[in-house]
Amino acid sequence: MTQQTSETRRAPRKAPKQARSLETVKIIVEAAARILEERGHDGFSTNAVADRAGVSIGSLYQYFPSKDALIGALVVRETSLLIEDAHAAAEEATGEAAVGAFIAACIVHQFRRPQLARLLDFEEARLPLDADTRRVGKEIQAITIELLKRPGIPWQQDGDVAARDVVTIIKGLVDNAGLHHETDHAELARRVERAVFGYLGVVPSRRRGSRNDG
Amino acid sequence: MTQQTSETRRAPRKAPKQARSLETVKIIVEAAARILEERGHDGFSTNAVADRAGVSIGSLYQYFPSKDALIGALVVRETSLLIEDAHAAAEEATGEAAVGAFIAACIVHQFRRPQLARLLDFEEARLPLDADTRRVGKEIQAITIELLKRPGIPWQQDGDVAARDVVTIIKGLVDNAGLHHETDHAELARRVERAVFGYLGVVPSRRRGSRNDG
Amino acid sequence: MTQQTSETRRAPRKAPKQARSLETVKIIVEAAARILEERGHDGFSTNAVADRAGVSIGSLYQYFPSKDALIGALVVRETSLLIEDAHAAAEEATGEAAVGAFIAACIVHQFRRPQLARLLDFEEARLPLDADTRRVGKEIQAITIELLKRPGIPWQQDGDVAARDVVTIIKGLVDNAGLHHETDHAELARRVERAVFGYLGVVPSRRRGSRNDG
Amino acid sequence: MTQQTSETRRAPRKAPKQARSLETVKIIVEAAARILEERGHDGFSTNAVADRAGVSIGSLYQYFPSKDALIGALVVRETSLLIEDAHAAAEEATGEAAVGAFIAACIVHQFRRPQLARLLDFEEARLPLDADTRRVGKEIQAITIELLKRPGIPWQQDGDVAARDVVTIIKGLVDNAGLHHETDHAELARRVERAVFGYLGVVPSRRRGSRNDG
DNA sequence: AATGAATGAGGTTTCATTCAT
DNA sequence: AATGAATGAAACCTCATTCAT
Repeated sequence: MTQQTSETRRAPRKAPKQARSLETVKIIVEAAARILEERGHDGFSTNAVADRAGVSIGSLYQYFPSKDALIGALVVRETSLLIEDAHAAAEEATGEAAVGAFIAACIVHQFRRPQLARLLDFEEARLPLDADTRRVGKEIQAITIELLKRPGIPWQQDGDVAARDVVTIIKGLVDNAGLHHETDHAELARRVERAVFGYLGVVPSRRRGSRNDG
Repeated sequence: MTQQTSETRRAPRKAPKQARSLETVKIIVEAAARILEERGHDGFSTNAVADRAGVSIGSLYQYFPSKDALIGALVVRETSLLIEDAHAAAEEATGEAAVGAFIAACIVHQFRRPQLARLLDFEEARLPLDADTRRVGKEIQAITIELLKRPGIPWQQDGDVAARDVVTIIKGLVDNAGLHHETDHAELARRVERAVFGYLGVVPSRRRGSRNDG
Repeated sequence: MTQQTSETRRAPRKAPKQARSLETVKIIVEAAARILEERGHDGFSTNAVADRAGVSIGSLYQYFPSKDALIGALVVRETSLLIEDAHAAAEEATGEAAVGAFIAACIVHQFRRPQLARLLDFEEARLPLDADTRRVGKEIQAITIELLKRPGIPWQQDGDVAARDVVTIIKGLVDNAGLHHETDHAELARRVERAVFGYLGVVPSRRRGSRNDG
Repeated sequence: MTQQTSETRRAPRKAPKQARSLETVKIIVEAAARILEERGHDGFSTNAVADRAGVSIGSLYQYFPSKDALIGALVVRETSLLIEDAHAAAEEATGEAAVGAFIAACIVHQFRRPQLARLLDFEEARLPLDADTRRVGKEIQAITIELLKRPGIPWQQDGDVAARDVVTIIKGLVDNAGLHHETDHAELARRVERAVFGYLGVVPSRRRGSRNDG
C-alpha cells in the first residue's frame, strides 16, 4: 500500500472473454491468497503474486488495475463462499438454529484457511472498498439482519447495529482462534454461541433445563 | 514493514538516562501517535514522525532502533494507561461489577483516541512483538484472568482462553463502534456487557428481577 | 511523463540548508540538462539523471518531488539566465535598439546550449507549470511588454498579444536555427529582426536609406 | 518512446492492397488523431488507438510496424491536406497574394483541428522521420520556395533558409494562437502577415497607400 | 487476416535506515 | 548528542510489442 497512487480504480480493468483469461484470473487470485497467507500483508506485493501465479506482472495488471483491486477480488471470492453457506443457514426454522448454523458456517469458512480469512478481515477494514467488495460486505450484513428477525431472538432492537455487532463478535473470536491455531470446531462454536446468544438474549435451549443452577 | 531489514532489534538501542532524553522519547512517541491517528498505517513513516516531533531522523533512531520498536513503544504506552484503569476495575467486589468496570475502562480508553486505539490493535496483531510489548499484553491478559476468578462468574473453565475471548469481544465491539463514530458510552457498554456476560454465563443482576423471578 | 501520477507537487520538497545540499541540487540540475541534451525527452528519466549526477535516486527525490519539478527547476534556471540579459536589453534608449538587444540576447542564450534551449521550450509548453516556472515565463513576457512600449515601436496595440507573438517568433526562428546547426549569430539576428520589426511596423534604421529600392 | 525498441522500422509493414485494408488503415489513423487530440502526447498509446479504432492491437501492428510509424502516417495525412491548399495558393499571380493565401491556408488548416496540428508539429520535430514523413515536409518546403520566387518578393537570397524561416514563423504564431484558443482568422492572419512580409521585405500593398505615398 | 492474451523492461517514486559532520 | 544528507532496495504500474490461436 505504501506507494498506492490510484485510489479509485478498483473495478476489473478488462472483462476476460476467452477461456484462457478466466483461467489466468483464477490463478492470479489464488496466488494472491497464497502470498497473503505465507508472507502476510507486508510481504504481499504484486510482483510476488505474479511470480507465484507464473504470469508476468503485466498480465496481473491486465485484469486488476491496482493492487487494491486484486485484494478486493480476493475478498469477494472468499466472502462469496461464506455467503453461500450463510444463505443455507438462513433456511433454518428458528432464530437460534439459524444463528447457530451461521456461526458454524463462519467457523468452517475460517478454519478452511485461517490465516487468509484473518488477514482479509484486516484488509477489508483498511481498504477503500470498491463497489463489489462493498456489495458482498453488505450481503453478509443483510443476511445477518434477516437471521436476527427470526422467531426466538429476543433482542429485536437496532437490527443494523445488532447485525454488525454479531458479525464483529463472530469474526473476532474466530479469527483469534485461528491465530492461536485452534482446531476444535465444536468447542469454538460453543464459545462463540455463548457470546452471540448472550448478546441477543437467547437462552440456549440445550442449557434451558439447567437454567436455575445458580 | 516493507523495507524492514533488521528483524530482531526491537529493544531500545539506548536506555535514556537523562531527563532531556526521557522528554525526547516522550515527544517522539506522542508524535508517532498523532501521525498514526492522522494519516493511518500507510502514512506512518519514521521521517514523518521525526518531523512532527521536531527532532531529526537521526535522533529518532538513537532512541528507537527500528520503526517496529517505535510502534511497540506506542503500544506499551497506550496499553499501560489501560492497565491502570483495569487494575482499579479489579478492586470491585463481585465478578460482575469487576467485568463491568473493565468494560467501562476499555470503552473510556478507546473513546479517548478512537483511531489510535483501533489502529494499534491492528499493529499489535501484525507485529512481531518484542519483549516489552508482549509483557503489557500478558498483563492485560493476567488482569482479565483474575477478574474472571471473582465470585459471581459462572464460567470457570479455561481461564486463559476465556480471558482471551473476553478481551477479543470487547476490543472487537469497541473498535467497531469507534469506526462507526459512535459516541454513546453507556449504550455501547450495555451491548458489550450482553456479549461478555452471555459468554461468561452471568445473568446480569439488573435484568434478573424481570426475567428469572418466577 | 508516462507514469506521472503526482500532478500537483512541483515545489521543492525540501529547502536545502547545508552547503552540501546546495551543491547536490546544482549537480542534479546540471545532470538533468545534460541528459536532456544528449538523450532528448524520451531518454530523460530520473534514474538517468541521478546516475549522471552521481547521486542516488533517493537524493534526487529529496530535492525534487517529481520528475516534472526537476524539469521545472531546469526551466527556471535557464530562463533566469536569459532574464538577466533581457533586463540589460531593456536599458537601451530606443525601442528598436532594445528589441535588437533582446533578440541578440535570445540568440546568445540559445546558442550557448542549442539542444537544451529547444527542448526546454517544448517542455514548457507541455508541462503543467508550477508557480516558479510560470513566474519566469511571465517575467520574460513582462520584459517584452515593456520593451514594446519604448519610443520607436509603431505597433502599440494589444501589448500582451504582441509580446507573446514576438517571443514566439524569436523562439521559433532561433530554435529552428539551432536544430539546423547554424552558428552565425549575426546572420540569424538579421533574419529574426526582419520578422520582428516587420511585425512591429519598425522600419529598421539601417535600411531606411534604401527603402525605395523596389 | 520509452519502450521503443525497433528504431529503424518506420515504413508500413504491409502495403494494404484491398479495399477493406485501406479502410482499416484510415480508421486507425483517424483514431490516432482523436486520441492525440483528447489525451495529448502522454495519453497516446497504441492500445488506446486500437481500442478507439475498434480493431485489435494485433491488427494495428499489421498495418503500422511501430508507434512512430503510426504517428508518421498521421503527420503525412495532415500535411497532405495542407499541401493541397498550399498548391492552390501558389496559383496566385503575385508573391504577396501567394504568401497571403499560403498563410490563410495554414490558418484554416490549423483552426480545423487546433490541438492536433499543434501536437503534430511537436511530434514532427521529435521523431526520427521516415521517408514518407520527410517527403511531405520537403514538399511544403518546396512549395514555399516556389512561392517566394514569385514577383513582388524583395527578399531573394537563401531561398531554402527563407522558406524554412517563413514556415517556422507561420507555424509558431498559428500554433500559439491555437494554444490560446484564438478564433479570429482574419485578425491572426494580419499578425502573421506583418511578421512574414516584414521578414520578406514586402511592404504590404494595402498599407502602401497610407504610408509610402509621399 | 484478425484477435487479444501475454510479456517484461523499465519508468517513477517511497521510505527505513546509515553515517559523516 | 544531534543533525540531516544520502542511500538504494523495492514497491507499484505502463505500454510497445509479440505470437499462439
